[in-house]
Amino acid sequence: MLPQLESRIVSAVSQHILIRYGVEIAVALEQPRQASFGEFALPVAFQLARQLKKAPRAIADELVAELPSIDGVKTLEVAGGGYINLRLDRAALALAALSPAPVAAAAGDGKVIVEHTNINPNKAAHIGHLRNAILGDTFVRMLRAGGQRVEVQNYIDNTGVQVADVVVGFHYLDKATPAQVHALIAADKFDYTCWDLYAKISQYYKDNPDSLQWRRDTLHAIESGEGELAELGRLVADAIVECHMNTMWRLGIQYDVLPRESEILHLKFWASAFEQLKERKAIYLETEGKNSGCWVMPGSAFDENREDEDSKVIVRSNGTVTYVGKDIAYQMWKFGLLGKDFYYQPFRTYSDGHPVFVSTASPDNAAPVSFGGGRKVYNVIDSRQSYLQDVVVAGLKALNYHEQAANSIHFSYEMVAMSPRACVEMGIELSAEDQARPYVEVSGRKGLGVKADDLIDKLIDSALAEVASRNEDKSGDEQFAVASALAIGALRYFMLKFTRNTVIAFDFQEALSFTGETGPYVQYGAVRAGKILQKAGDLPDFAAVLTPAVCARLLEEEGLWQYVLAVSRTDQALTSALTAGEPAHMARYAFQLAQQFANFYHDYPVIQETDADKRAFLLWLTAQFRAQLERTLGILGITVPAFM
RNA sequence: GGGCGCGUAGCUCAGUUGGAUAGAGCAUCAGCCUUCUAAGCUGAGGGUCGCAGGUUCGAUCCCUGCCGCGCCUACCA
Repeated sequence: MLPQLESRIVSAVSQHILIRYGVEIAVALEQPRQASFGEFALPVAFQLARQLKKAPRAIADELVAELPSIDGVKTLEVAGGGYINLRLDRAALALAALSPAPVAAAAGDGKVIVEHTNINPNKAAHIGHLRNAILGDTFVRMLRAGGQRVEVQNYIDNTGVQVADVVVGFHYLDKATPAQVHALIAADKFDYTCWDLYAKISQYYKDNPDSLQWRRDTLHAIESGEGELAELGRLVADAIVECHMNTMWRLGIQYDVLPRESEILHLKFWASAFEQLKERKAIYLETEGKNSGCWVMPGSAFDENREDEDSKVIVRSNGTVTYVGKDIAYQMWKFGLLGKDFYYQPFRTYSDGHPVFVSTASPDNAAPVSFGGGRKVYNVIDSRQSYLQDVVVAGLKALNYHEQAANSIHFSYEMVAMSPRACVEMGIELSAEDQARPYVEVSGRKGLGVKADDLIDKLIDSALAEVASRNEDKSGDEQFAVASALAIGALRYFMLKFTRNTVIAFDFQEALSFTGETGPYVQYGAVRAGKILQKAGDLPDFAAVLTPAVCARLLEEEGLWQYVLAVSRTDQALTSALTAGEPAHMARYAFQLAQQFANFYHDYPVIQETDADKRAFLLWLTAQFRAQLERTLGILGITVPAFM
C-alpha cells in the first residue's frame, strides 16, 4: 500500500510545482533519519532553491501553505533548512493494510532469462559457486515477486578443458576404463573423487609439461564425440552435473533448462553466428602480426580505449572457435536471434513437481518444449569475466542488435576468497606472502577451497546440536528438518548480506554463526510470531473488530504506529532492491523487519493484553509480521521452520 | 602501462540519484529469563568516512591528483 501512496505524493507535488513555478523537476521522496520527523520527507525545496534563486526555507513555507491536500497524508511541516516532513493518516494506512492487497498486475512484456551457476562439470561445487547460484536464484525470486516471467538457465560446458583434464586424469594417470569410472559414479561422492583427481592432474601437468599433449588429444576426442576418451568425457560431465543439481536443490535452487556446449557444437550454432558476424563485418581475418590467420574482433569494438590492433581472437588460426565465440552464439540464441533452437529432453523432475530439461542434438523423442527467445538476459558471472562479457555485448552491437545489447546484463559479483584463518583451519599450508594477504583466492586447480556439500553438512551438524538441545521432545526427523532449514537460512543469508561488488573473505566462524545478522535470526522472528498466533487460539475477525475509530485510537501510540509502518514496507524494499539490482538490500530489509519484530515482541505481551480491541490489534500486527517475514524470507529462498 | 573495483568503529560490512546527529553485526564491558522461546532485549565505550585539493548553500557520496590493496588485460575456459 505504501508504493501507491508514494506515487500519489510525488505526482501531486510535482504537478503543483509545475503549475505554481513552471518548473519540471523529479521529486524525491525520502525516509527521514528520525521517525519523529514523520513518515516521509521532501527535500524538494533544496532542489528548487537554485532554479528559483530563493531561500529553501521560504520555498518550503510556500509549498506547505499552498499544496493541495493529498489522500492519506495528514500534515505537512517545514523542518531544518527547508525539509518538508509529511505525516500520514495512520488509521487510513492500517485499514488499507487490513483489506486484501490488490494482486500485482503481471508484467506482460516478454520473458526475462537469468543464467546462473554454470559450474564446469568436472568436480564438486565450492563456496564460490554457491555465491553465484544463491545470488542468481534470489534475483530470480525477486523478479518473479515483482511480476516478471523468468526462465532460469544453467549452462553446462561439458566439452571444455576442465572436463578434459579430469578425463586425462582417469585415462592416462589412473588407467581407468569407462566401466571402472561407471563404478566410481555408482559409489558415493563422485564429485569429490574428481575434485582430487583434478588437483592431481593439474600438478602433473606442471611437473611434466609434455603431458599437456594428453589434454589436446582429449579435447579433440571429446569434440569429435568418438572413442573411449569421448565416452569418458560424457560419463564424467553427466555424472557431475547430477551432483551439482543435487547440491543446489539442497538449497532450494531449481533450473528450467540446461543448455549444453556439446549441442552448441553439434547443432552448429556457431556456424550461424559466424556467418552473421562475417556478413556484418563485425570480425575480420587478420593477415599479419601475432594474430595472423585468426578471425578477430577489433579492440575498439568492445573497449573505446583500446587500439584496434589490441583485438580479441574469435576463431583461432587452426579454425577452432574460442569460448567467446561460442558465447556470442549462445547469447544470440537467448534472444532468439540465431534462427536455431536446441532439442530438449526431460532431465529430472524436482520433488515439488517442477521439471527441468536438458538440450539434445537429436529431434528423436524430443520433448515438445522450447526455451530462449528472451526480452532481457541477465548473466550471473563473476566480475573477473567482465572483459569477456563486454566482447559478447560488442558482438551483438556489431550485428546491429542494439536493443538486445542494451538488454544483455552482466550481473556481476566479486569472488569468494578464503580468509587466511580459514585456510589454516582446513590444514592448507600458505606461503608467507599469502598469509599476509587479507584473503586467498579459491583454486580448483590447487584443490584449494571449501566444498559446498561439506559446508552445508557442517552447518546442519552445528544447527542440529542446537536444535536438539532446545527441543528434546521432538523426533529426530523433525529436528533434522528444522536444522536443515536453519543451515540453509544461515548459508543463503551469509552469501546475500554482502553487496555484489564486495569480495567475501570466507571465514568459518562467520559463516557458521546463527546469531546477530543472520538468516536464523530472521527465521526466529517468524517462528516466534507463529507461536503467538498459535497460542492465541481462534483469531478474531480483524476487519470487523478493527474499525477506523479503534485503529485511530490505538495508533496514537507512537510505538505501534512504527510497527505498522515497518510491516508495510515490503513492496518498497522489493522495488528498491530490484532497481538497484542488489539482493543484499532485500536481505537487509528482512533483518530490519525481524529486528522490529524482536522489539515488538519484547514491548507488547500480546496474549496477556486485557483490552479486547488492543489485543485484536496486536494479534493482527503479529499476523502481519509473520506474513511479511515469511514472504521476505521466501524471496531470499529461506523457509520458516516449524519450531526452533 | 591500460581497464574495472575497493579503502567507513578493534574485526566484517551497510550507507537508499549530494541533505538533518554516519549505521548494523561481531568482539569488549554492564544489565535483563516464575511472563507469547534469552538463537532474544537494553545500555556503554569505540569514527580525521585512505590523503590533498576542487565543485556546491551543503560532500562518505560528484570531479582531479596522490597513496595502498584486489581483479582483469591468452590462438585457457
